[in-house]
Amino acid sequence: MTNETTKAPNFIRNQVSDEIERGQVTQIVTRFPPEPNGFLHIGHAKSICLNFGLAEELGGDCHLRFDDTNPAKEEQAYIDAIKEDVAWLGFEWAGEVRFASSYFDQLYAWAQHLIREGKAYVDDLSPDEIREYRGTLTEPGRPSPHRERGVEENLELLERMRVGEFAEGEKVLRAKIDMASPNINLRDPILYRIRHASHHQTGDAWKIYPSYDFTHGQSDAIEGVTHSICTLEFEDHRPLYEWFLNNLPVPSKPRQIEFARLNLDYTLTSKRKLKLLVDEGIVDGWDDPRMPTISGMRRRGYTPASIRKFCEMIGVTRADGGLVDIAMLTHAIRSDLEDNAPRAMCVINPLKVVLTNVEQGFEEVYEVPGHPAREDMPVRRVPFTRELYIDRDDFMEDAPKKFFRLAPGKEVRLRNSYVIRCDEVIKDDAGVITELRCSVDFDTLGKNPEGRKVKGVIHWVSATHGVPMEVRLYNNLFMVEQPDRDKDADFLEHLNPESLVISQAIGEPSLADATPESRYQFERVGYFCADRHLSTPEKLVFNRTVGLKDSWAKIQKKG
RNA sequence: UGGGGUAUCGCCAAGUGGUAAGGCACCGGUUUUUGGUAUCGGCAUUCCCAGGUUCGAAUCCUGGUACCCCAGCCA
Repeated sequence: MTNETTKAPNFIRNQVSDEIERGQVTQIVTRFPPEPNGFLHIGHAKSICLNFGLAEELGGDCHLRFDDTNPAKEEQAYIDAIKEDVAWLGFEWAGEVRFASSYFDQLYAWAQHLIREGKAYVDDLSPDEIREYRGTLTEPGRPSPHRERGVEENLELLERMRVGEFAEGEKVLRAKIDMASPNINLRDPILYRIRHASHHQTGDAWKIYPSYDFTHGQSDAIEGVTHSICTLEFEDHRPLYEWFLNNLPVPSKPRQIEFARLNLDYTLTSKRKLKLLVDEGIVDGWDDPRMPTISGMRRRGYTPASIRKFCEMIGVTRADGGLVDIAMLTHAIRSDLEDNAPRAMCVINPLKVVLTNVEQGFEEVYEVPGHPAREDMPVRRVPFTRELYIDRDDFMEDAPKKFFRLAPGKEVRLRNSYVIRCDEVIKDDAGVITELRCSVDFDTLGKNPEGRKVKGVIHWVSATHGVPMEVRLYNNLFMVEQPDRDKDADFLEHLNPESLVISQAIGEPSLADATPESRYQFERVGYFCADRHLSTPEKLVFNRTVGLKDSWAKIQKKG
């Protein structure tokens, strides 16, 4: 690994290591608590890196715990995908995978405890009534008429809820806290709701399911979590989190710390909206290479190291409302692949070149370094023949002065090979260029031509030995910086019609060996990754992870 | 206009009373058989605004302003 990521300090790291220094904690325990209702995305990666990273550095444990309290939205398939993503990122959870659902018995006992203490009650109000009674941001709520029910009655009703005697929505269990609290979360929050649904872990054992608030902190306490790190939107829940810990005989007292979630340019990080893209078939599944999901990025060609580096770069703060430049992400992957990806030549949009002064059947093979700076990478064999392909972008009929590539009458260096001159341009009836006739200067192999400078270097592939392949050129899924800006479905209007452009390319012979998920730099073009599902020796499929920086494009844009 | 938060370069972000780190992006030089990489240099007299305290303030005080989150039987 040549990409060493240095750990930057942040307020959480500082705070936790201070606590360790002062001896307030000896061994920290953190946790990453996803709900299995979708795939993990780049925003989750930030949390994963923080939680697992902290435990790793400070000699503690990090648990992987599924926050699976809502069977209606959750699936085993998501559990499997999430486990795979976390492991792929390079993190190891302590012990077995955990489930909040495995604490359902304990949680139920604690609910009964609250009832006995007069701190919880079964409410018969309908969902609409509950909302009405809750008040608004500026007006206090009113107590439910069922708030003062007796302990025995509450206990019995809760039990009957549990075994399924009531319909969904008929009753809930609520904590008795403060209907007039300015913090709405404290206005008698719901602890249990009735759901006649079978659960991916507990089957049909329960007809009631605990709410997030009633589950999360206690699960942390059961697991001995010391630092429960979550995003800012849970800040208002902290008083409630602590209320449960203070009113229940829990085995430990975790502390909740919040940080700002990630917002990335041109990217959606709403699970709901990502799911919509999948369900509507707008993308090809959760791991479509255009998705900001971990598995999508993996398929696109991002490395675990690049994602971890990105998370280090962006830092961890409580400052919200920011928007991280996607260039940070592309920089992270480029710098990893610059060091670690072997090189190859691949022509994305082939244009035939016939070298008129090369004999029919002539062939020579160059041994070329696999990487300009990595001698440990195997050399590759690149055959040169009379007929080649170059990229159409590397030829211009009316080339401006600064165009250092091929043009009529002009010379260019074929990378790793000779300098050639374009003598003739052949077009079809429609005026489309179909072929270039060029001549080779045989005195330029491995040395500069006499008496003139040839500035341009272009990549090429032998027409007789090149391997055909499909290349998928990915661009941003959205055309605007903040597709998420407006509420709801509008974000579909910002989809980029060119988020995927498929090209039939021709690569150098060494590419024929590409195994799924192997990454290359196609010289002068970008970084590519053999698709882990679709690429086979018979039909190679490469995904463009990210293009190389392109200063020529910049010059062109300036005019 | 209830409550909880946040404001430091175009973006991310250090800094916690002693005179504004770093990264990304951008601009320019050098090297280069990748217009890539590498390398060198430039890029906040100023920290949301206005007052105040202090020898000294991004850091303390006062008053504003802007933005984010909360009224799911979602997490």
